[in-house]
Amino acid sequence: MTKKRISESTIHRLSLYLRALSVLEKESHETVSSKELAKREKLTPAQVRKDLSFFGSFGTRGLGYPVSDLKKQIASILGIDRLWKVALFGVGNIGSALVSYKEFSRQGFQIIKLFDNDQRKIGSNHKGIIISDIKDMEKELQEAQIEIAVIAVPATVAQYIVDDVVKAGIKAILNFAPINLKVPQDVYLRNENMSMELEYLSFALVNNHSQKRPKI
Amino acid sequence: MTKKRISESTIHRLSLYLRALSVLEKESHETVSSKELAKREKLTPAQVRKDLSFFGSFGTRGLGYPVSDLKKQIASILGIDRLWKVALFGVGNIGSALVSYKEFSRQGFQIIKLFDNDQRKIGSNHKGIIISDIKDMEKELQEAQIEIAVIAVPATVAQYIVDDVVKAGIKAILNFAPINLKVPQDVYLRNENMSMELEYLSFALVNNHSQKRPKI
DNA sequence: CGTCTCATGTGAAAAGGTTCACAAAAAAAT
DNA sequence: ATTTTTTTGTGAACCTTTTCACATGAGACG
Ligand SMILES: NC(=O)c1ccc[n+]([C@@H]2O[C@H](COP(=O)([O-])OP(=O)(O)OC[C@H]3O[C@@H](n4cnc5c(N)ncnc54)[C@H](O)[C@@H]3O)[C@@H](O)[C@H]2O)c1
Ligand SMILES: NC(=O)c1ccc[n+]([C@@H]2O[C@H](COP(=O)([O-])OP(=O)(O)OC[C@H]3O[C@@H](n4cnc5c(N)ncnc54)[C@H](O)[C@@H]3O)[C@@H](O)[C@H]2O)c1
Repeated sequence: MTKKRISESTIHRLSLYLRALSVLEKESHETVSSKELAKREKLTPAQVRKDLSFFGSFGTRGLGYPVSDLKKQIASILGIDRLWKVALFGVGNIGSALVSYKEFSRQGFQIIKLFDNDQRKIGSNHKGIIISDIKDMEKELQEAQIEIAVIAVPATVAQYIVDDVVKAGIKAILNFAPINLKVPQDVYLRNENMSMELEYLSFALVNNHSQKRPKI
Repeated sequence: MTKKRISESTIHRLSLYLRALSVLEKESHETVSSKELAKREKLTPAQVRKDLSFFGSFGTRGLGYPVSDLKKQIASILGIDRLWKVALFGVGNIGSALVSYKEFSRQGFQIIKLFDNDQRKIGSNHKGIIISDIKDMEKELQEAQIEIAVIAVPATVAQYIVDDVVKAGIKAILNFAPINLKVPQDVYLRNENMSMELEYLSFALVNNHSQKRPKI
């Protein structure tokens, strides 16, 4: 059996399905159709069914998908049926916001290490976590068994930090700095670029850009 | 002349070109080839040329693209050769971080209005801007001629705020709340979903997901 | 129990996006 | 002045993703 490559879009939509299923569960729905699920996330029913079909058969014909069970299944596919240990680099404006955000740990992403190079911040307690000196990164990352790094330092230093993070053995990085980071092939890197979305809005406004959305 | 629809990916890549061109300009490069531009943003030369060709011919054969000129052209295409007036809703963790971020205004996005419903925050000065009562939204949005709204309120109230924002005539919204907002066809909506990227990393880690060239 | 309705799962078709490959044009070299 | 080199711009080919459409299976109902 060949492991077919799953598209980035499909994976992102799994996150959306998960979100919708959480709401459906709170609303005490036992089952949900691909039609309803699609409607809740502005997608098409065919898209929902196709996405899920890559991973198995979770539904019942004539009935739909069992809400709680599908939610568990998708969580398992995404690998969030467990805890992930996350370290944050740069406890500044955006870094502080991320640490305060409880939703992440609720989803299994636990920020348990904070690093900075500002002497005024190092050693201080931030939301129950002592901020570590970036110099001790390698040792502390390994001791704490960190698996994911979040980069929230200025763009000018981001590459240096990432080089060290990679050296310390981290294989997954979420980057907020507006710079194209170089990482080895076996390190997963995702970028969060807010300017890009503002620029998209700007483009859409000045060009009357036709919206692409599923017609339902 | 038929206006061909430009893909979302192309628009996002324009942002990347712009970023690379800014660096090239700082490095005093007069011209740049599609090859070099591609390398700097982990894309292919053909992709760069194809993207630009949708908007015109900006290069010289045998020489490449003039850095400063191309930068101006792309800024104009994206509509950021001007100032955009932005209002922010919800001056909490993430909202505060966004207001403090100087890069936005450097790119032409000026956050000039802040709204909240917390009486302790209303009336106080935050980074030189007085926080307004959300109740006065409609009047204040129109007086300040706001064109873009950034939503940084809890997900539970985001839809209500957005409904009012739309009523006030805003046509572009950047949303940070993890919820699928309903807006009319003629309103541009972009979502910033950080959990999605963490979940992508989680998926990649547990599935040894083969890396494809980063699309964005 | 048979029929009816509903909704999944999935090949096939269609649409959309990316890469190829090359003619054309400009610059550089001889 | 001519040849060689470089690099753009772009149709065509290729590949990926989305949508279609329908057979199939499960529950509902008389
Ligand atoms: N603030 C935002 O809303 C926002 C939005 C988009 C992107 N970003 C990006 O996120 C990053 C952080 O932005 P910010 O606004 O939080 O900046 P900030 O200056 O508030 O925070 C940066 C933090 O990194 C620390 N730091 C600096 N150099 C360091 C080093 N060598 N090692 C360890 N720590 C170091 C600083 O001490 C500071 O605490 C930047 O790359 C920025 O472009 C921020
Ligand atoms: N903090 C993060 O790192 C982060 C990350 C991703 C997404 N988000 C999302 O961003 C949004 C804000 O998150 P946060 O962490 O900044 O929360 P927060 O509670 O710190 O801030 C929310 C702000 O909105 C204000 N508010 C609440 N109800 C309002 C109303 N009806 N009208 C106007 N203002 C109102 C509050 O007074 C507060 O100032 C949430 O939807 C959250 O899910 C946050």
